[in-house]
Amino acid sequence: MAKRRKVGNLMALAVLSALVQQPMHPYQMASVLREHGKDQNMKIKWGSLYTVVQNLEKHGLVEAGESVRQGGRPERTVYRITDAGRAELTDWVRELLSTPEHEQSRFTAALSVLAVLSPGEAADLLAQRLTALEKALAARRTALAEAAREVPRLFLVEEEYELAVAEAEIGFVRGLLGELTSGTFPGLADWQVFSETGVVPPELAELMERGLHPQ
Amino acid sequence: MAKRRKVGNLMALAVLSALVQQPMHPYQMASVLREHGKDQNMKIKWGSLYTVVQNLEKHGLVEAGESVRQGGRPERTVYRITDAGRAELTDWVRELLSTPEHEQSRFTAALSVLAVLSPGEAADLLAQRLTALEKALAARRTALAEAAREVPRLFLVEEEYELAVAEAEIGFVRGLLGELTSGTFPGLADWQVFSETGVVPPELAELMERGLHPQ
DNA sequence: ATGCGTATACTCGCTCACGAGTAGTCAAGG
DNA sequence: CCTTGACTACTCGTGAGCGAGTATACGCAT
Repeated sequence: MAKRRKVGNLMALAVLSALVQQPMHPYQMASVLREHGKDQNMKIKWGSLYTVVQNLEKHGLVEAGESVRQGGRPERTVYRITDAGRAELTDWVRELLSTPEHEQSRFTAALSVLAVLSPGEAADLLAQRLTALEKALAARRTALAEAAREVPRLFLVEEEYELAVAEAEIGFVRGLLGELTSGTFPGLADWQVFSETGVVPPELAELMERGLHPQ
Repeated sequence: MAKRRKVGNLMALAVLSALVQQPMHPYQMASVLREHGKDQNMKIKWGSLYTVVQNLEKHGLVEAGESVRQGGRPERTVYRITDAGRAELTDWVRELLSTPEHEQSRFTAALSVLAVLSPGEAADLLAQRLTALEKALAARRTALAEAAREVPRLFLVEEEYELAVAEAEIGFVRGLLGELTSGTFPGLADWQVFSETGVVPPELAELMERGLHPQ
């Protein structure tokens, strides 16, 4: 049911999880998250960080402790998590973990308008993607193996998950690309004709009239 | 390098691709998209739709034609795509297709704070997710098979992709769940102790001091 | 005729995310 | 001892995104 969270931004989750370990000021949260490699997946957005912390405070999920001034630096407010914050954190994780939700990826969007390109060009671009994906996967795999020598698995599962998904994407792209280059993709000829001449094959034209209606 | 698009919202891509077929007014775009099953993946947000169309117009990617009034209904402005719009569409698809980009999923976020739960509870929740995922996958598979009897593959690749990714997620969750329930997950005992008593095992405590720093 | 539900076709105003800017501090180099 | 560049620590304005509301029209039953 995905109940509306008081603070919906996923960065709030990261902030809460950082504050569970120890009280901190916002800038330190950023460093801690960065050290955990969270910035790999989720670029740290400064604007959001401070807004999120404020919102968390407004809803009583964190509270400001003493504000320390060290050196001539601007005063830093140290925040700590409240009981309500801890409750929100666990409840939120429970929800995120148990109930899958539909997320729209940019690649999905691209595939859904694939027909605007010619099959040849589509194949070229997919080939580019494939090599990029493979390179990235290899790099992340070695980085993970590296990290695994120090850090327990528990803190690396999210990366394992992402790698699993990345592998699936590679498999899909490779498959599709194979069909395109070998010519076994069904309807490839029609697609080719359409992209060259703009002529829609008759059985398709009929479909478009009444709207192609999956499901 | 993922150049900034004039109109960055992915809904703009859908709008452009709809207008390539024929000129329409915004509400009709929504119906067309819905008929294409685009709303399955991407809920139609009314607020965005009209803003996006306006922005597209502002940047010369679409242009308003005559505004038709039929019956006593509010006047509908019919938009058509411009040459610049067509160029933007293909260029955008090219980019989306060729260059993978890191997207942060909610499940990844959840996994990255998995440690706040006890292993037992994590296993329960993952089991819930697993059944939900399997049910959804089965439904989507039959829906796809159904659609495939009418609609050419070309217009279903995005759904195939999503199913492939969904399968990978299921595989991952099943694997992780298996390790948790069978007790073969490395460090499970430490995790259990920590979740019950809050005591961090010594070799881990040391890590947290200097920051666990993957890569 | 009249009421009611549903489809059409938007509009408005709030919230939230974020990038780019700012301003002080420190360390090192010339 | 002065400059330069990197780091610390935030602030603020902009603008995108969206949900909820609105208003009219049509069809169908009563």
